Amino acid sequence: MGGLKEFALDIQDDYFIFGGENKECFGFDLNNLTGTGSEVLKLRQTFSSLIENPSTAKVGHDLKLPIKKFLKIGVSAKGLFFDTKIAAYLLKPDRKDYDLGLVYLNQFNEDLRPDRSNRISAIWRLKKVFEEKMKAESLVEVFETIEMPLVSILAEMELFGIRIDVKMLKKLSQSTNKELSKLESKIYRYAGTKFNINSPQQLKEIIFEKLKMSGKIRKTAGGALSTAAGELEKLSEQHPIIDLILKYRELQKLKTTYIDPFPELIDPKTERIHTTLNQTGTVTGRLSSQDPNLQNIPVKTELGQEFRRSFIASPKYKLVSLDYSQLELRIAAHISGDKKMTAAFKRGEDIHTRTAAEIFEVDPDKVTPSMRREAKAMNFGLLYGMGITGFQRASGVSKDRAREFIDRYMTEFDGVAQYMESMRTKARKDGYVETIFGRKRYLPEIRSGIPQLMSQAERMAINMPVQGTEADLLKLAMIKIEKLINSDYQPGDVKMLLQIHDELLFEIKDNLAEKAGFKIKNIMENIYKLNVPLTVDLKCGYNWVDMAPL
DNA sequence: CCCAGCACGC
DNA sequence: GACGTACGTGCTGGGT
Repeated sequence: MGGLKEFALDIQDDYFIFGGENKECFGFDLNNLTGTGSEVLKLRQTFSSLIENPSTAKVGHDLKLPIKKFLKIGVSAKGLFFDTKIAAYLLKPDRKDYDLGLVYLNQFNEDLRPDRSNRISAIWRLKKVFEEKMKAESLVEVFETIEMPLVSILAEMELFGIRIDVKMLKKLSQSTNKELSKLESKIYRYAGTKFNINSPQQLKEIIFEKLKMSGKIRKTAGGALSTAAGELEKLSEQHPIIDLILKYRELQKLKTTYIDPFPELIDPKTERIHTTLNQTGTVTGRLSSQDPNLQNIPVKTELGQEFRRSFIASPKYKLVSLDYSQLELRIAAHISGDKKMTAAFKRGEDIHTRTAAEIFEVDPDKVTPSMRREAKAMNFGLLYGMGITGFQRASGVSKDRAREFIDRYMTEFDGVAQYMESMRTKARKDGYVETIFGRKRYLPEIRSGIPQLMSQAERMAINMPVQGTEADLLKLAMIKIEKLINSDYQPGDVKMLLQIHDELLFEIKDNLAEKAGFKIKNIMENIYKLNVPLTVDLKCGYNWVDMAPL
């Protein structure tokens, strides 16, 4: 079996199977490789020389799974060449599910029979078709230079995990419980009755019927009065119960989503939290994280920060965080070629202040905090294809003012306005939009003739090239950083832990942290030459909150 | 089991 | 007249 130049592999449970195209399949249980007998060692030697040989190409559907299994027994797969799951994703990134059976059914309109040799032949069959399709759609570069090299990096990140201070979490759980029951009884007292605060239905009855509060409150999709935080805030002057409810919600969220589940999720063998990073989970090219989601760990509120503090470095290590400053807006400036926005970034200005200065026609030093806040809302709105109503809601200004503000913005930043229009036009004409590296998103609804679906598709057309290019850049940076780690450092001295869309988190030997941090920063800032500079904030500390700039 | 409503991140 | 700011994951409640 050592002579194979290319083979497909598939793994279910611990049973591993591989086979060349048109050749018969071999399979065995991975647990047979972990003993110490001479037969086992021999088999293991043959196995690892095949898996670790970079010139033997591996084909598979979801290669991250077998790579993780191999890493667990000390075998580091090399020569990862074609993952049909990722190919399927690049060709059509809006599917919910990329299971082999579903992808196969979708492609060939045939059910995939579940036996193992059928899976292997299905992988080969898909590979042939996807290879041609990716060539035809110019997706080969994204596939080969961005997605495939990332697979084993994600496998390592998942396996390595991140350290958590359990004792701290247990304490935090207790204090949060106490606080919650206090809030609970106060809320019942104000309401004059016990009810389920977690039920929006019961809550709205208490607020709008029993306590008879009123105001300009948004309706939910189902037609009921909304109890979302933004709506309740409008009522906070009317009754002291509102603030208590908002606080209760915050604590309940933190407790049930983060504080209580996390201790259970710690792997007793590694004493660390291991997420799953999904490479085919978003339509824009971003990664997603689940079980648990480590990309939405709280950061804003005090209790959120308290929770985040429980993410800690191993002994003799430091956490090093690097995040891009205003990456999406910089990408928007680059793609649109907008003169004023590009110039502002080139001069190193605070972009929101500059935006305010342009719109209100004042000097930057005359921009007030509220002017800056509105300009910031506008800049964010731009990235999301926001309209007048959306901006009105985000900024809190009147409708006329919102309209005028947006008009001014589009006049001043006319490159941005042209970009937005050109993406709408392209999506209508070509049926898709793309990132600067050619990652695509199809938007068939833009031609549907149904106004709501068309506007929604237009917003997606405006956002995807920016968000998707950001995802591409982060992935490229991760790949280049991993190369640095493997060439310049001892195994285990520098470990990539997480990617949170515009941020990378590492765990680095404390005596190396500063130097390695600057090297990584340098890679990130120079990962790709745009018309604007990219800047990265570098911070370092023993937990994920108390970090000092380097 | 699924959906609605809500809330956390970027 | 209301609506409609991109991309995710995950919780609880409430109905099937």
